[in-house]
Amino acid sequence: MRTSQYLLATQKETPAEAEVISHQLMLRAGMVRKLASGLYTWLPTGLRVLNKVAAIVRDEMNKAGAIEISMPVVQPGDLWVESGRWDDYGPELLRIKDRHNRDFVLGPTHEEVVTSLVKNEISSYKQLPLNLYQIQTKFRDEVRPRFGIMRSREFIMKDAYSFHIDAQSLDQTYQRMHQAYCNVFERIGLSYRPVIADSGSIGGAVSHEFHVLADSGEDDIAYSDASDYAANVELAEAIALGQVRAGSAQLTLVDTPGAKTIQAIATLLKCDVKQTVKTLIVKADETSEHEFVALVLRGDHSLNSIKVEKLALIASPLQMADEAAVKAKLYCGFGSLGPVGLSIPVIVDRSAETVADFICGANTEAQHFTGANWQRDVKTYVVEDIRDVVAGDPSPDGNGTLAITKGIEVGHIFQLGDKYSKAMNCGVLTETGKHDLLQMGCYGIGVTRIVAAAIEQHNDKFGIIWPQSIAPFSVVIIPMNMHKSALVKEVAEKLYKDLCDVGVDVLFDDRKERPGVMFNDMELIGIPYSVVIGERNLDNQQIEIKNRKSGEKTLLEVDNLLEYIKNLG
RNA sequence: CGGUGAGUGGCGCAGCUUGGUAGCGCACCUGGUUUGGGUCCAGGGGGUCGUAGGUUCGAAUCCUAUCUCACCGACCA
Repeated sequence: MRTSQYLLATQKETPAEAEVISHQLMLRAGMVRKLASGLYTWLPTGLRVLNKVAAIVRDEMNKAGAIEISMPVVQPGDLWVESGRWDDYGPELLRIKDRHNRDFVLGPTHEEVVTSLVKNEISSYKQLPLNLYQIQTKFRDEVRPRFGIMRSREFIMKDAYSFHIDAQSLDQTYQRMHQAYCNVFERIGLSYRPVIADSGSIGGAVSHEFHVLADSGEDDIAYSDASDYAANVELAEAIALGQVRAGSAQLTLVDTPGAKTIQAIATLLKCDVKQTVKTLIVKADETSEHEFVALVLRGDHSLNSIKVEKLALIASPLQMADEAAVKAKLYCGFGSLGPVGLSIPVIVDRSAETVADFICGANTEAQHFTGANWQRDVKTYVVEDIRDVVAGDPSPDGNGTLAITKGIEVGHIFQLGDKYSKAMNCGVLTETGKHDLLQMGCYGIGVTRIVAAAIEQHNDKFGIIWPQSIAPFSVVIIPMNMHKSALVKEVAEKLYKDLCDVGVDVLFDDRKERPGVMFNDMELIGIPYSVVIGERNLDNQQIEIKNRKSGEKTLLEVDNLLEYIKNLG
């Protein structure tokens, strides 16, 4: 491709709206343009990258035994009513009507369509397992699209759906897809981590997310420094810090005027915050005889709302009690609450239970207890895991300690079980001739999001640094002063033709621009190698090739160049 | 949905308080100059000032309504 016949579309200035680096660079490098909130046009350079990512994903899917299909973007609303998601999915599901006033949706995902397909096409266990996938545009009407391509409303996703006669078969395919996902991210050249993801709401189901590690990620990932354990902080298990032990101190009431926060108490009583516990009051579940439940955490820990919501006693979604209601019920405000002598159910975090002789509110304004102990001073309570893990916690698998990093979710795999096959009655005849519902798995990769995530991970002050695997071009020819030098032009043209002939993705910058302009544009776009052709080196029969990532320049004989480029990674 | 801020040429912005012929930088076009890291000079084209209504002799500027966008939060995966 010649730049003179291409839509390069680079920009010097960053549009004001671009917040994250990938968004800024994608706009400046001429990869995408915004059409409306969360909607982007992909320009030639961006599309080249997108297509390369898609090709790798497709290849790994095929290798893993998945079969490609293509389903409609527009789906009948009836299917969503059937699965129950017409009501459950909420406003993120964009609903439209056709000319006959029938309901349709723009597909945010395709469980309904694919289940409907398989229900009609598959009738025998002999046809299983089956794994179908597509690479296709999805639409989710996000409340707040942001970070450019990272969280847009329209995006491209690879979604696969597998169908099985039993859980064992599902698990086999699940493991195969897990491996295929690892292969994809390794081939692209991203630093990533598979993490344990939410599995609670569908009961017994298994789920993993794949995260590209980057500081701008929206998720916190906890991982072990000594094993493969990694989980989203939302659900990483927090194990007890130390043993439960009996204390020796006397339960003592102390005055703590004005001290309403844990920090203030610790300062006032000159103790470690780890010696305190804090008590939070939340709404109880409707089925409970109580209105409120008390949650007790060690002073320095924070509540994990996802874990708490899963407890039967607690209302879901989680609702914190308001202070006026707490005062009416318990006769004191937030700052002086404690588990001793409380008239509502008490749930204690595992690590809070290990604190002996602790300090807590006395349920009287401006007073606290010191030397409090479980069992002795608080008779009835339940111990649960209700806090967020923090860096330095022991890993739940018993190996090493946890560290926390930011991640961008680029893949999510899930053992669905029979959720959809049951709702839509999708089954087959088994070996014994009886009708059985299918077990399903679903597996998503955000193809467009990978492009943005790759940039978040690979950039410098000059622009993007593409891994060779997904670079829009493998190499760019930058001629110096070609419009004056017949020799430069001749060498550049010949090299361009030779590279095209051997199938290298080459860009030839034949614009009548100053060298600096060309260098800057090509570094911004992030092409892995630049071949600089100038009279200065041609006089010695040499050509310079520069590595975008390392900045390293190599001088080569003109005659050896073609071979050298063909052998580049 | 709540809070905050912004809509002026393709992009980045000034002008608005105090109403009076719409400006700057980048980009673009022409000519010259320069040519191994975003040259310099001269000339030029392009804007219903988000939209609608109002006040006024006169509105980018004041008033009202409305739309859009961004950021923070909530929500979602």
